[in-house]
Amino acid sequence: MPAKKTAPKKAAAKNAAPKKAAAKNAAPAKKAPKSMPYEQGAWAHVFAPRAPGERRYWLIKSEPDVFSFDDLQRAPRQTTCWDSVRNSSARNFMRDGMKQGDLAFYYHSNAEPSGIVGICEIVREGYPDHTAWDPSHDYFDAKSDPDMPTWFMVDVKAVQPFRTMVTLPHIKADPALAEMALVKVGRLSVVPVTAEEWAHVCALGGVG
DNA sequence: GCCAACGTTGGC
DNA sequence: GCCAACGTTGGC
Repeated sequence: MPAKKTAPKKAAAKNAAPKKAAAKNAAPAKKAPKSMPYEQGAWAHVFAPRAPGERRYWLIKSEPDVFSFDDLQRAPRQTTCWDSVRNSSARNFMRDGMKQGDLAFYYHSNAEPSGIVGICEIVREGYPDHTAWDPSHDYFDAKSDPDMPTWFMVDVKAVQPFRTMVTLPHIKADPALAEMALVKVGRLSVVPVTAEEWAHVCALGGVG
């Protein structure tokens, strides 16, 4: 993570843009498995067509010192745009995977302890992240073309806090959660969650 | 197109 | 502060 004082609101990778694979709302490109492993591999299903009314689940990370779940709850309409994500896999999950009405765990990273602290809802589907075009922004990306945006964000709204935080040590120790993408691919700031994992973690958190 | 160097996340 | 994991860059 970036230094706390200078970081943008949300967890993000600051690395440069991927090539120009990104037609808006397009399905992931057929080739380039190396640069898009998650779409092609184990998590291809999170991009697959949905049954009517199907809801999917996600996890988004933020450093609490930068933008905590409390901050989200205090935001106007308890909503914020999830800007500044600069990692192509995380971007693809937001741009191509998340749909309005999906739910996401809110995870505090670089915290003591780190863990899941609440639930939020995707209230606006992927749209261009304007901070990439703002030269004064920490995460400005000179290569992002407004006519073919490289970076996308969604809007998330706080739904409810956990009664009990579900910590990373607990998640790692719980056999039912051993396959969570959070654990398997630690550094991604946006990852999918299965329906089974969702229900299990909610029960641990004392909600739903 | 290979691959070494480099940068970043984020746990520990 | 260290470092594992892994994406990106750029030389060739």
